[in-house]
Amino acid sequence: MRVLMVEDDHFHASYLQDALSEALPEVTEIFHAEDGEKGQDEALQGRISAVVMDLQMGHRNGIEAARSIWAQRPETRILFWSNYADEAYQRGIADIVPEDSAYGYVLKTASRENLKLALRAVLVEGQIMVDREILRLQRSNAGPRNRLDDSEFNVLLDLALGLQDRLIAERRNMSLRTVQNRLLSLYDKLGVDLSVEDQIPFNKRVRALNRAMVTRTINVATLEAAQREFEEWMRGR
Amino acid sequence: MRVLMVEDDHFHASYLQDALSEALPEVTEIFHAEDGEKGQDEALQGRISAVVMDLQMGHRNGIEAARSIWAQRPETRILFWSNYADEAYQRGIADIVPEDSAYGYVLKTASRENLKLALRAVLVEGQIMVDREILRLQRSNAGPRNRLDDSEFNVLLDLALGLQDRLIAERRNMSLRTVQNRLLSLYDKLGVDLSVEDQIPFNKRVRALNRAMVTRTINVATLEAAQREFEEWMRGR
DNA sequence: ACATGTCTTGCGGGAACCCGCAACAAGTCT
DNA sequence: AGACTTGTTGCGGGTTCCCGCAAGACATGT
Repeated sequence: MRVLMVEDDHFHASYLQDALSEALPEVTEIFHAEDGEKGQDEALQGRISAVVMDLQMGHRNGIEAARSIWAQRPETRILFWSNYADEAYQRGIADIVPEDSAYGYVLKTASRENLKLALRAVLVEGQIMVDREILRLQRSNAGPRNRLDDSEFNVLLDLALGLQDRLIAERRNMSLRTVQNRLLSLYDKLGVDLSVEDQIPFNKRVRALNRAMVTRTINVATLEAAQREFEEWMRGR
Repeated sequence: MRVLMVEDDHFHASYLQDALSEALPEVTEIFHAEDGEKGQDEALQGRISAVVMDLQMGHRNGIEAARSIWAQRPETRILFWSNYADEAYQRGIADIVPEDSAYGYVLKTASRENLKLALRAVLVEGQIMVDREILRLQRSNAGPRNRLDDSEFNVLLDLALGLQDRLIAERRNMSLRTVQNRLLSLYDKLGVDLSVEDQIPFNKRVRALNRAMVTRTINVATLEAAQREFEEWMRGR
């Protein structure tokens, strides 16, 4: 069994390597790439069936690399291994994981035992495994019914890029008024108004982006990805 | 000489400990705190004269901890040791470093030799030392004359919180029109307009926040800090 | 079939925003 | 001192945004 580690932090990489060889005796070779770009090349070139992938890396982040890998070899098993439990990452992963693919998501703060367990479950057994911490955090943000559905999330991305209502409507094939309705529910779910008890008049659009970032609903990587998608859409218009 | 490491990542901490004892034989004791809160307590309680401080930590980040430490003991020498070269951090540090204090800023990607050099220069010699990489990045963003002055930066923070022009004017003691002038130059310097060649109509406010985040002029920690300051200002109004 | 709930869409108006124009103050250069 | 740059402020108007209201579309339940 050939396993690829994609991890730009040197210390984490060597720790991971130790854990890998301890937990999975069936591993015959361990490869190491230090950014997303090299990682995806290596995974597609070499006959790699299992990958452990860091999420935040300089050149190309883990989600983008994973998408490319899965696009060509959806049977690849990928364990994401990350510092943070941002909803943005969890949502990004959910967007790209193919039907029936094995994957997992573990935090770097997890215990060694936990990591080894996840390595075995995902890379060897082909299970799906998401760290409890991540699910917990995800729910705590999503209090009563605060979870954004896909349609709202898309509008949030467009808003975050700075698009105007008119353009969002065109891009998402909605009427102007519908876009504004989505924005209203966004403002509601992100808690735009209920900040300070006094009724401070906020600029709702900016405040929405602020809240989305602070609650880790989206992050900078999300913004950059959304920008690229938007530019592509603009070309074919 | 008593040195305190404030670092929540276990691997980085042990690497740092090694580098410390290699580079500084005059160190008699090394303490270790794993978040900003504990770090600042320890620095103020124990007779600590030198600190190595991580920037992004869970409970209280490095800048806040450093501010508290310097507020009581400005002679403390602090070397910041961080993953990223965000302008937001560099600016945050510049805001809090007292007159004549020794400090430094090194990236975790720096070589071991470089780290040891910085440890010696800052903690022992009391020099000021900033990683070349950080200065380089700072300039590349600041192309022709893109650097924000303090006044513009403050308005950016208020904008980022979602405040309206009127409130910003009140808070910063400017007329409404002056605030709008600041915003104009902000839009200019952040490159709000020159995105895609076509003249896409953007919502400038949101776009400004987007650009500020993507260029690492501000980050989420900045937003959270600004929010706290704003709430405090609101109370005494 | 009828009621009820959710979603979409148009209309319209008040508020906020963007920004050109111009007057004025303060500091700089020659 | 006089010319010039830079920053502040008011005014006014065009645009965008926020959102209440109400009418229609569709689904679900009784």
